[in-house]
Amino acid sequence: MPDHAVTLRDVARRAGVHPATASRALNPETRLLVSEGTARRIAEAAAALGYRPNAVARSLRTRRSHTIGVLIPDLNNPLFPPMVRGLEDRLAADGYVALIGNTDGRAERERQVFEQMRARHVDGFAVATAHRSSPLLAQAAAEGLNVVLMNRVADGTGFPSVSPDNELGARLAVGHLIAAGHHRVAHLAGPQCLSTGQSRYQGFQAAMADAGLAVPAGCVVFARAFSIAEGRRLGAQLLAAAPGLTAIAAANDMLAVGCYEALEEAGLSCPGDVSVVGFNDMPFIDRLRPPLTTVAFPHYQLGTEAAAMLLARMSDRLPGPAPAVRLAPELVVRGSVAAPPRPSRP
Amino acid sequence: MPDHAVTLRDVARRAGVHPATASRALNPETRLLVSEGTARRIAEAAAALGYRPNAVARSLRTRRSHTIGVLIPDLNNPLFPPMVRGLEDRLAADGYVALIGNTDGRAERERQVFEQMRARHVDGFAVATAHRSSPLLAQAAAEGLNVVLMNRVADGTGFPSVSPDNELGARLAVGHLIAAGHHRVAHLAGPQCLSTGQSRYQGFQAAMADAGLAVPAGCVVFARAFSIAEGRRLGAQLLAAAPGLTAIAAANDMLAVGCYEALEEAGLSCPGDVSVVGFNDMPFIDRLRPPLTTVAFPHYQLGTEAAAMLLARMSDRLPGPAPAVRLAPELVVRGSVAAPPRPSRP
DNA sequence: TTGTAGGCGTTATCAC
DNA sequence: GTGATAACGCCTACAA
Repeated sequence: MPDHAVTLRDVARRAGVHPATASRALNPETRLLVSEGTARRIAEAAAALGYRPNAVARSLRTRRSHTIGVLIPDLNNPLFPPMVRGLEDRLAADGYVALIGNTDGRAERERQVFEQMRARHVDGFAVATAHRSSPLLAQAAAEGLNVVLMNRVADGTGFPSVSPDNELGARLAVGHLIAAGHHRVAHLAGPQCLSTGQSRYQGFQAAMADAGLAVPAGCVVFARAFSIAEGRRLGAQLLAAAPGLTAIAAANDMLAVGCYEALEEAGLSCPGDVSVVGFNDMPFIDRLRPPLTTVAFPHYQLGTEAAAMLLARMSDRLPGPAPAVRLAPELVVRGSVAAPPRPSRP
Repeated sequence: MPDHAVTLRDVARRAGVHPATASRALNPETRLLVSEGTARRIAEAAAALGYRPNAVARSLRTRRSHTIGVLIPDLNNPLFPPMVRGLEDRLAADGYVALIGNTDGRAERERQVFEQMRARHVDGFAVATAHRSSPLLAQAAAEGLNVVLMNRVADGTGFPSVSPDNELGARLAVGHLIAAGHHRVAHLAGPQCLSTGQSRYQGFQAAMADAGLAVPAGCVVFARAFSIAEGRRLGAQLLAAAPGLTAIAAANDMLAVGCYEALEEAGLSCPGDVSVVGFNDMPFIDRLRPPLTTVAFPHYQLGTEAAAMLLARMSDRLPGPAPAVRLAPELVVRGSVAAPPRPSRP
């Protein structure tokens, strides 16, 4: 890779000025410090030589890399591409770029990726892999790093966050099931070490309690991960252990897709035999059979908001307590919910 | 963001040695140059102080950023996440990280992102946005940049590439339609300015010719982009302009999904009335209604191969002509192809 | 085996 | 308004 090799010194020489002056003229922040005429001469020289500022040298001097580390579980989960694009688009508007790190939900990978990013001197982090209790984030907080939490929140780190209102979303979903006539509703819960898993579980319980419905033993199972495989495994378990069950509220769309598989395997139809709702409204979920009824929130916007918050935090200092932005969830009714097969008895 | 502030000088001081020696001891490449004992002392000092090498300073000095620029059309297209992960995983093994840039298929965005990446002194590029004729890539070639092409290839740039065998893949897909009894097969072609669009079109023509089948006017339409919207628009156009058509070979899965929409809108069923095949076997396409019969190739592996090639090119120099790796396509038979509704007449 | 010195390209802080 | 100078943290001839 041939280095373009034309440096500020070359530009300065051609324009007959000192490198420092060239630097001032070419830097938007300081352009005002140099006279109109020389500034133009310098700009012309730069253009003629094809000058390209060396971002690395600038970073070394200014101690800002204009780089953000992004931690996500897995880019292959359709939930994340829109979030990441929102983040990147907003960051790009301020001249920042994102370094994406996939952790696959493994703490050791997360630490590794995090260290790698610190070594590269990222100016801040956008973290979508937070566990409710996270030593890594605690350390980051102690060291005063710039962090914004996306989608998930963590206890007591004091970091700003952007996430959907998970409890409300879950209430919406479960309420919809109940309104359709379901009494025996199961919950395929997410990992309780994740705020999303916990809040949605709370939303489920609250909705059931509000309706005066019991939650029999065996009607709540906890996934070890938000994955299709876990959804399938626990969906099957639910079907086996909770007879009479007519609806499943899955803690996210991946788990719901797993339920689809379990239902099909058991020879049951959705929504004919069992209704299913999900959470996230991830891309393409509307094209499954049946189209999944789920809870939506604006993924792209979650990314842009997170980026904006991080940027604000890094520049303005944005003092005061860290904001915890909650995006409004919205129930999207599609084809995976119907009335229970037979009217259930009171 | 508090700079960790512990530098090589600090480590050296604590170990009672000169910074240069500390540098040598801590750098895997040169560790052998320093005696066992001092090396250990230095390592201990580094650990005790929590030393973290400054990648920026190192980059400035060594003129290698250990960073790769990745150009893709859009992360939201499910084809790309696995490719990007393959790329990142392979790059990470060699200590490189990827900077992802989305171009949305716009040349001006592509140039902008490209320049942005050059300013950050990336060591190489992995490009999945290539047009068959690309001034940008021509320039990159002229300047001797390190580039590897992914998925798409470009004419006469001399860059190495990894892509599926598109012509063969298209032949497989169209052959499958013909074997199912279809005579009037339409092609929803991709943009001919992209190698994927062109090669798949050629594969379609070859398969039809081999079977001695005519391709009536109106039975081939060209999309302006590989998008669902274009698939829908042109799918509808095909249905209107080519009566008697019983099958559509779409140039990729996104276009095929658009066809599904057009079919549904026209009150036609797939595969009952019209069969459809796609190309790419992108994630989740097996869960649509009906599950799409399509052409698969290993997306993740495409990413790892591209990364490996780029890495080799950047280090070993890997002389000789640029390799053009073609990944074997494989027909995946699912539910979107059936025999034509009525036996067509010869 | 270890120390010395200089510089990667830029910007911040002084002078003038 | 512009020039001089030093330093950001690291690496690498070269010297010892």
